[in-house]
Amino acid sequence: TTANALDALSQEGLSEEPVQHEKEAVGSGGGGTWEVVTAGERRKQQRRKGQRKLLDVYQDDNEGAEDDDINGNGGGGERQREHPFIVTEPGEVARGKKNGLDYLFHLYEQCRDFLIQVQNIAKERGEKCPTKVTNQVFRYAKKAGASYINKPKMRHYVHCYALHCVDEEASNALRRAFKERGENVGAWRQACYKPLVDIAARQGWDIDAIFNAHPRLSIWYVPTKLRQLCHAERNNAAASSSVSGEPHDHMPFYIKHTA
Amino acid sequence: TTANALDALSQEGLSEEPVQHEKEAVGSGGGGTWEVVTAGERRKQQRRKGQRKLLDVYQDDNEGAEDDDINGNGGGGERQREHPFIVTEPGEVARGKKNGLDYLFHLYEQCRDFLIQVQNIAKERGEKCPTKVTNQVFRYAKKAGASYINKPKMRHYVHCYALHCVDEEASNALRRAFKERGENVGAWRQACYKPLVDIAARQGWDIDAIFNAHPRLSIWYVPTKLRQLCHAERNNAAASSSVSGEPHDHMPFYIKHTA
DNA sequence: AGAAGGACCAGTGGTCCGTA
DNA sequence: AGAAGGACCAGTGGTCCGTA
Repeated sequence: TTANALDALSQEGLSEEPVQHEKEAVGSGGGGTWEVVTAGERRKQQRRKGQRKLLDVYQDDNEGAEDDDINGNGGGGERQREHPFIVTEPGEVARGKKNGLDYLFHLYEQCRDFLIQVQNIAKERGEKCPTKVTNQVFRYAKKAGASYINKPKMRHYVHCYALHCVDEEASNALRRAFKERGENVGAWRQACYKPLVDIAARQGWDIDAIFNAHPRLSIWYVPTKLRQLCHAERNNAAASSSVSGEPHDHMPFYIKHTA
Repeated sequence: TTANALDALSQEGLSEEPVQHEKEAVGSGGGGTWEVVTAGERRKQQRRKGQRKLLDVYQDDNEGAEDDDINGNGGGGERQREHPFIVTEPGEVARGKKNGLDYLFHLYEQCRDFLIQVQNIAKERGEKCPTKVTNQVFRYAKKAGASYINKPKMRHYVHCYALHCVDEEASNALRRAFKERGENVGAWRQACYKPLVDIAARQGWDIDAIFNAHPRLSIWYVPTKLRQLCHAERNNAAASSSVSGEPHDHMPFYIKHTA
């Protein structure tokens, strides 16, 4: 089980080489590309289906590269899924077949790196450039060998990462509290919503603005449920304040959440 | 055919009422919506399929409203498609069964109005808010009675509208020139690319930045072909300047386009 | 022939639910 | 039971091509 402690940090070194292939073989002849590309329109570019097959996702078809023992499981072909997360304090490395929350947040940073690479390649090629972590980025990450990154997982914990970005103190306090109480990851995850909604309340309920204002957070879609919670609480607050007879009040003496 | 002159402007009056229904019936009980919405998660919200049917697209099902004779064809059920566009000068109204270019550009403004309405409704409901003219907006426009607006048409002429936004003088001059020469709409449309690429060249080839900098243009996706042309020309320019022995030069004495 | 737009399609955002 | 993630699905961006 000592190998597993390392496991949690083994991804740190995973530097997915700065892919920058296929420089589009800059326009050859002196004829000026203007007419060339323009003329291309009528010519029904290569009959829809059998095209260049975009499936490369910005990676030369590095089939069966298997280039690194990413899971750190000694290549035994044993481990199928990532170890489950447990609630850890900041700085704490998970023991046993578990991963800690620093590692979870580290995955978000890795995704950001992958996005930046995808963006650079897109710019180089003059293609449209994603501003968010999209399917394309997940596919790129997978091809780059980061098979432990997947969309459902990352989307599941986005709001936890959001709290970590927006109010690290609060996030750390919550982690310590939930670890102490021996709560499981699901409970901690649930608990991450409320502080975020409270922050939104103080900022005009605009959760999109909160995400966009933070450079590392702005690349993530606002999770549906967080959006709904903010909306519901906004309506709730509005109803409360109008009941008190002072609409658009600052709701000073009204206790809102009862649990 | 005199009715057709009016026809071209008949849409002007089409004010699609500021839809703002269904205020979400603000949270009733004093129990606080917090627990309510949070609890909703486990409960597998209403079994996927038979849900609220999002098909309303922000419109109460105003079936068979038919509320106005939008096409101006006297309700004879004759006209199936919009009249084709012809190249007109600024201010000129198309005659015969034709539509002019002022009308074309007017359609882009209408789409913008529809987008703003969709955005307002989304904000009201706390749903994610589109920043571009999406399928949802086209659907909304159709439901609002603007059946003459459709995606293929709007996407087809986006770059023409872009030139009109970004350099109206150049756009007007081009229209006059092509009208004088008796060119058809397709030829005019093709000709709109070049001035835009030239503008992009002066602004570091960043066509996205050019679109985003203009409030009325920023809501439109950059057309694929315009993006490709900018990219191709950038490479071409880079190749030229490196041939001249001075990479990253300002390419002063080099004639680029030969037609 | 030139042009308008219904309708299709590959790949998206979103997350359920069979799996371990 | 709690949790990870393959895989599905409704609705998207994009535009072809049968239509008039």
